[in-house]
Amino acid sequence: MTGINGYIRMSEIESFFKSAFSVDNVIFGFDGSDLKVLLIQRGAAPFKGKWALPGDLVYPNENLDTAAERVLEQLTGLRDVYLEQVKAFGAVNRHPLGRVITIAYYSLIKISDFLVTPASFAQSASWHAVSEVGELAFDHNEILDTCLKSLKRKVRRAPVGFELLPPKFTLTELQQLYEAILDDKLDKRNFRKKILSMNLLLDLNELQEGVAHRPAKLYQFDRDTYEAFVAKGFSFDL
Amino acid sequence: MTGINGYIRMSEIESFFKSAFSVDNVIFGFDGSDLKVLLIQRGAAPFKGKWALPGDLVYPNENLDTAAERVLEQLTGLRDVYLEQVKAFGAVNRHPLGRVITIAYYSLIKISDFLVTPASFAQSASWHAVSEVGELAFDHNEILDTCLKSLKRKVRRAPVGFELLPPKFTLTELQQLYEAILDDKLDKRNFRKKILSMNLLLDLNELQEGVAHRPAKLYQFDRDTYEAFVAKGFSFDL
DNA sequence: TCAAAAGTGTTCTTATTACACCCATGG
DNA sequence: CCATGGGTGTAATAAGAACACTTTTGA
Repeated sequence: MTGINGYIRMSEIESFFKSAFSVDNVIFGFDGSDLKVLLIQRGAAPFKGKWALPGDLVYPNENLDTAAERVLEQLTGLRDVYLEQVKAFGAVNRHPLGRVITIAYYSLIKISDFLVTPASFAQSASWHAVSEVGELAFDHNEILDTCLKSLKRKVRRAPVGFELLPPKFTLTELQQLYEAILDDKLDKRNFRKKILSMNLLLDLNELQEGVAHRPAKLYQFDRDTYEAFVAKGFSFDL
Repeated sequence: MTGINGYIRMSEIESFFKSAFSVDNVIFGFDGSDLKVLLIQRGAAPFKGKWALPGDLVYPNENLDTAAERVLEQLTGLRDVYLEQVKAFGAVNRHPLGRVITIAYYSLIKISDFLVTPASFAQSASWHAVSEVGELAFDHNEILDTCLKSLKRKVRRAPVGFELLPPKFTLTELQQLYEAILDDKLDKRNFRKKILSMNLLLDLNELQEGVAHRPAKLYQFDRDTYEAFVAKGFSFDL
């Protein structure tokens, strides 16, 4: 066996290094009823004019996670956001200009925090309901599908849904979020019983304002308590 | 934003392409009592003499999965083996000779199928209990840990454990396999009740031979039935 | 006849499901 | 006073956990 883990013939080196790697970031948001994904409209070939996932080549001295964070920040202005690596996509012909493997990530952001930035404006970034995404550039439909499946698994086993909600939310909003992600209806009483029984929600003793019906109580995710529970062996399961 | 997804300045191209990617394969086996991993002793710098995960650079016209299969086959002679991509590792300085990101896989093989091949002999390949692996080359300890965690999750939610057992096995062997992977004791009666209630095991009406005690019944995993159940919405859970 | 592992059921506790009505508010 | 969504409990069922003795075989 040859390889950089062992040693390679000089003639092989050139072709081994004619390759590059990128990150692509599936940025999820929730608008109160639909799970959305932030797409950009490509301004250059290949796939000019097509919708695509935001992504970029990884700089030579840049870690993969850092590259994914950079893509996100350039597009949205946001930092310190929930980010999860999902999978490497490396089919030989996935990129028309050369051998480029891409590391797929997803991010969860509070959609209200997103304001159109110069970078995103220039790229016509916009939110699309995940159920209504059409044909994307490259293998980005496959990447989106994989990330969505990964999110569906994750959201039931870790309290990551809260990353998509404002700091203060109602139980109905939380339920609608789960219904949008899991693409399934949940029973209101059972959902509330279960989520409240975990003792991870702080009752803020505040009410919704400006709604034309009985206002709902506002809650906050109690991360400190969650971490204390985890340290004692608790594992989130919904 | 620049990048191959958009366009890049010529001066950037060279440095972007001074990079390579590899696959590393955590090959798991089960010897009846311990979960084992197949390691090679490095014959060349860097880390000469150290134990490492088998891996290699990905060829320019080779898919990632294909590269992982190739590494496995060169070492063990085995094909059509259970293989799962886990994560990309890409810390800037993870490889002393340049920027190399690696895509980590794990494979599950029947340890009895493994015979020392010329390639594995030349590399001093050998099995190590996962609980007794020392310091490995590169970031391979981190990769091994991540793959082991991934396997622990997977083995409870999909019938992949059978990949590590011979075609005919006893319930005690199956239980010992789960105990080795999960690093936990399981209740014999509850384990049997649960696994048999799934109706995925075919009772072969054969008994163990050559044991100095009451011989156990032999079972076989019934993949066809499993796939039929999955098509009807069943999901394995142990 | 002994050693060693195989095989087998019941009870208790906990989690999950299904389900329908009254309440508080703004317009 | 009406429309809208908020909020609440119980009973039935299913799943999980704890637990100990008898059986079969080879040596």
